[in-house]
Amino acid sequence: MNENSQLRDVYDAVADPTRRKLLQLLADVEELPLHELTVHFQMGRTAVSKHLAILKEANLVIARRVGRETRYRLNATPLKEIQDWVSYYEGFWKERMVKLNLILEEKK
Amino acid sequence: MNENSQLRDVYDAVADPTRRKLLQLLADVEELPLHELTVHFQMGRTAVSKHLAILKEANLVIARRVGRETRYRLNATPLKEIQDWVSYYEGFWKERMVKLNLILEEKK
DNA sequence: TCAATATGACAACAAAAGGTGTCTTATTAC
DNA sequence: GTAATAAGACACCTTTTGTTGTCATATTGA
Repeated sequence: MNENSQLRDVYDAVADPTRRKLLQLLADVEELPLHELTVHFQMGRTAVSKHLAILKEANLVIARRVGRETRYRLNATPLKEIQDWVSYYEGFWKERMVKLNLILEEKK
Repeated sequence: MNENSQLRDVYDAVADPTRRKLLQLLADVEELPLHELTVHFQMGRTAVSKHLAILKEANLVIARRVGRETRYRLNATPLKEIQDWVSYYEGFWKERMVKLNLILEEKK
């Protein structure tokens, strides 16, 4: 299994607010062990660990064992897929705003 | 309830491949009734209808009753939230590619 | 060596998601 | 008016999620 293979859909991994918060925390601090990440949530360690496992399956985090702790770091690369996908729809909402502006112009 | 209120998280609505395909179909054709959308899937009408209900809760589609059919159209606007979110991480994967290129350069 | 710490591996469970099928109602075509 | 069509409303079922709790294991500090 190479680095690019994803066991889990990126969209799915990112759908949960807890997991998005985890990515945010790792974006801020570069590398953090499980117990330090857990502090930022109300849920227990096991739950956070499972969320991290899902992020790992989607290749969004990289886990590295250091002594008795497992340190997690962000790997943002798979998010590019989401950006590419959402960019396709960019035209649609911009088009909508243009139409809205035209209506507002006519009201004057 | 105004147009901007979302009963459902956009990330969640978009996590399912069936729902992403629905958005794609509606991007192509502007307006489609349930039974025509159903044709493109293996699952039954009820299942597709449920997915559309979820998209509606996230404000990603607008439903409009015309005679005996309900026509759905795309509303891409809520996707902007995802684009804003993912753009924050753009720097991270680009940075990663720069590092990778440096390593490849050194190998020469 | 021994206690404290960090985590993995499970088992268990409630709630939500994804799907099916059936029945009913509204609309249209003939 | 009657048959066919489109869809909503439910009931029901299976699988996946999200969470907790417990037990076992590896690592570290004193």
